[in-house]
Amino acid sequence: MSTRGDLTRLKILDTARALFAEKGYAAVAMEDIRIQCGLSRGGLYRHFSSTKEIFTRLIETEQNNAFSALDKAMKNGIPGALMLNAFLRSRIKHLFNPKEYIDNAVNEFAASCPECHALIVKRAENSVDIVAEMIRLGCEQGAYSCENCRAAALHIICLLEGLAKHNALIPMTAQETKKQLEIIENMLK
Amino acid sequence: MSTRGDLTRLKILDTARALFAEKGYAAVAMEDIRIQCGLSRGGLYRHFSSTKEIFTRLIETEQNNAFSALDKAMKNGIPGALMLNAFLRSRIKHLFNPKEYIDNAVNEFAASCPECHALIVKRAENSVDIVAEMIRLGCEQGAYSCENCRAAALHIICLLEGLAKHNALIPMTAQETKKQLEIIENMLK
DNA sequence: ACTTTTTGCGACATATATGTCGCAAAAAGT
DNA sequence: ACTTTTTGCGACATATATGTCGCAAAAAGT
Repeated sequence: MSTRGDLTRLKILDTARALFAEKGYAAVAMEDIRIQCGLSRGGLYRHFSSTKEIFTRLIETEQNNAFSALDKAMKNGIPGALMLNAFLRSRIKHLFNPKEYIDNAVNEFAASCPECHALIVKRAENSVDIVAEMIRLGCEQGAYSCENCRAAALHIICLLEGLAKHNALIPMTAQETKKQLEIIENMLK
Repeated sequence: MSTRGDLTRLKILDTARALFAEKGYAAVAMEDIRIQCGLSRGGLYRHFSSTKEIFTRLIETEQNNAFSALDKAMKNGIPGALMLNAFLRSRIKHLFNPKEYIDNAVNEFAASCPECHALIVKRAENSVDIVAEMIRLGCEQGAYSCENCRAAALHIICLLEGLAKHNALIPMTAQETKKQLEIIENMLK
């Protein structure tokens, strides 16, 4: 367990995430990351050999975190409506953070190569599946009434992505955000 | 009126749009456009001197077209609900077309420089304004009933963007699209 | 027919990013 | 203390994109 390398790896990943969030995927070069990290050419390449590798790593860990959080909630028997509410809040918190919002870069990344595309498609499908499952649970538990859970889930996921994209251009007020959450809840009732 | 130059300019713009739609903004180099058009270095630079200039042009003409279409509808006294319906259909048609969907690239473009950012912010504001106006009209005319037209407009615009982004990854069926439109209409009633 | 303007060409100099390599210092293992 | 492994460095060769320029052909104007 060598911590030194791990630390620089983490620093590289964090720095890269912020850069991807700010500029997009293709606009970021290894050179940019290297400079921002204060590393030398060889220093960076020792750990990662391309932006593709770095971005893939970012997505994979994000994915893993999401799944473990969900598993935990499921095991604790949290009600569907509560889970969805928590999910939405957490999603918005991350998506609306300028240093973390890489969802725009994600599509670019997907376009850059077939494996990347497959990874991102799976990620998108997972999101919809998870939300659909929460809604279904909420319906069973009487919190929601919804004839087409999948359509509702797709609606919610796409709305979130759209809001985040819009927010990156024109930051939303807390009130506006709240209003959008209300619209979603009304839709499910 | 020299048609020769105009034709190549159009060809460059069309080609560039398709490339931007496919790869994103930063991933497209003048070199790519040049090659795709079958032009020489000097041939391309005669007309445009950067991808920034080309992208700006694309956005501006798109903007102009949207405004003239709206003006026409307004002058003909089309009802608000009908206008919104036509707007949504036309938007979806364009947004869901892989060769035309540049809305993902748009955010990257916005991040690339301050003027670009200003242009795109205005574009986003315009979209919301236009839809809000249509909803307001629809309310006046009794087709809709909606206490917060602006929030509804924001919801619709962001949903469209999100759907388009999702569609670029996982193409939606006609049924799914129809279902989403229904959800929107229900929201406004 | 002629002159002028527009258009496109490809060579060139320049700038910038990529990826590799041997070396040395730092850290870890024994 | 010594050896081995990990980490970071910066020079290097390579690849790729940018932007300019003078020239020639094509088109348009007269």
